[in-house]
Formats: sequence, C-alpha cells, structure tokens
Amino acid sequence: MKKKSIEVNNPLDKWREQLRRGGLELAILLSVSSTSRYGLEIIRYLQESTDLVVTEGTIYPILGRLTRSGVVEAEWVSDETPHPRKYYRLSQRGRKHLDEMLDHWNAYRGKIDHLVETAGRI
Amino acid sequence: MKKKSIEVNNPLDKWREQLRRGGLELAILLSVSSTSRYGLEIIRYLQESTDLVVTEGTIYPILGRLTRSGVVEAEWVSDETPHPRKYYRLSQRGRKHLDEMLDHWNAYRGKIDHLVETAGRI
DNA sequence: CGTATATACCTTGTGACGCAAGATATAATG
DNA sequence: CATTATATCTTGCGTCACAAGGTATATACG
Repeated sequence: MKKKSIEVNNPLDKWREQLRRGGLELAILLSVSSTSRYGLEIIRYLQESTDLVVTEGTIYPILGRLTRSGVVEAEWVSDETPHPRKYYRLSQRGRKHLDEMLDHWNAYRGKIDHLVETAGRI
Repeated sequence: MKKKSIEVNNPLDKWREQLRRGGLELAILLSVSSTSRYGLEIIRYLQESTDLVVTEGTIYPILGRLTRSGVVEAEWVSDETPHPRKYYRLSQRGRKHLDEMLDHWNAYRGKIDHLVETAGRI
C-alpha cells in the first residue's frame, strides 16, 4: 500500500503546514466529540469533510497522548469487524477541554481577522 | 530589563502555543504590509492590537528568514533616532506571498469552522 | 562620575513535536 | 501463496519557536 506523504517544497507550503498543525489537535478532538471513531476513520473523516490531510504517523502519537492525559477514552472493539479497532471518544474532561479550545479558537480567529482588516490592505 | 517569557504549563496552554505559532508568520507579514516597522515595534504592535505575544528571540530569526527569502526588505535608519533601527517592509514578491497566505487562511478558517459546525456540538 | 534602566539588535542551545518510514498482524483476493 | 487491504504502533530525523544570553548606545539619578 502506498502511503500518502505531505509535500513541502517552498516557503508557502511550509507555512501551510505550520498553520495546519496549529489546529490539528482541535480537528482530532472534534472528530471524536459526537461519535466515537477509530484511528484510520478519523483520518478519512478529516480528509473527506475538510480536506485536512493527516497521516498515521501523526495521528496515533497524538491519540496516545490525548488518551494518557484523559482527554479521550479508548476502547478496543474486536467483534463484528475483521480487524480489531480502537475506538476513541471524548471524555467528560475532554468535553471541558474542547469547550475551552473552541473559545480560544474563536478568539484567535478574531484576532487574526482583526489584524487582516486593520493592517492588511493598503 | 525583565524579558517577558511565555508560560506553558498544561496541555491547553501547549495547544494555544501551537495555534499561535501557526499564524505567527502571517501576523508578522501583516504588521509590515501597509507600513514599514522595526523589530520591537512589530512586537508592540501585535501585543497592543491583537494581544498576540511574540518575543525577540522569536521575531528576529523569522524576520531574518523572511528577508533572506525576499519576502520582506530591510533598511537601516540611523538618523533621527537615538538608536539605529532596522525597518522592514513587504516586498513585491512578499505582497503576492501575503495574498496567497490570506487566501489560505480564509480557506483554513472555513474548514475548521465547518468542522465545528458539523462535528462539534451534540 | 558611576550604575541603573531603557531601547535596539542579534545568536546559541534546547526541547517539543509532527511525520516519513518502517514494522506487525490478520483477512480477503486471485 | 503472493499480493493487496485494513488496522495499529514505533523509531529517528528535521524543523522551528523561544528562553536566555550577549552587544551597543542613550538617558536618568544620586
């Protein structure tokens, strides 16, 4: 199986990478906020619904970190699927965490947009 | 003189850091897009107009990189001020660069917001 | 006169983290 | 029985922000 890799050539691409990374954790938490999803499913979900490219080498370490810190809860499901899947869902703590992240996202977005309006065009 | 340092304690703070870094280069370029500004002035400008905290150890390397890649142009001004200042302003290439960044910022913001609306609340 | 503070710039070392590239295991395909 | 697909996980590297230092000059204070 070919693995998707992310092309980073010029400075603009590099910046796009950096911006994408900024919202990565938020995007992942949103993916498991209303439904539980397993690793590859999250990757596909983000790709399909928002064009956000995330690879396995990225998502598994992050999910591990989030599980260890109690923001998400993981559960193995072996029945009914050929391959065992590890389903993640937001914990109660995670819900609070996500709410604060959303507040901050709104504030941050406002700051950048404000900058664009005031400093941006001539 | 006391130097401001950025506190990073809990996972939420860490994430805030990451998000802030994502938009850093955009914020800096916006700061020098309509007027030329010098290093410390950019720091103060961002602080005052948007609450975005940037330190000297962050901004000077970035400005150097942006200058080297031709996105901004730098000019020393020694007259009329007690201390010589290095003024930065967007180059013509930088203008195109910034426009593309703004396009991407709008798209990215839309993607995250879309995620919030579709995946977010129960 | 010294020394403390402010303004201005720059550099070095380190830590954090995404992620490409691997590995493992099982099931279905042909 | 080799290949492809699904599923997870780990290692090692590269990048980059940034704290903590440094230099130089000007003003303020007693």
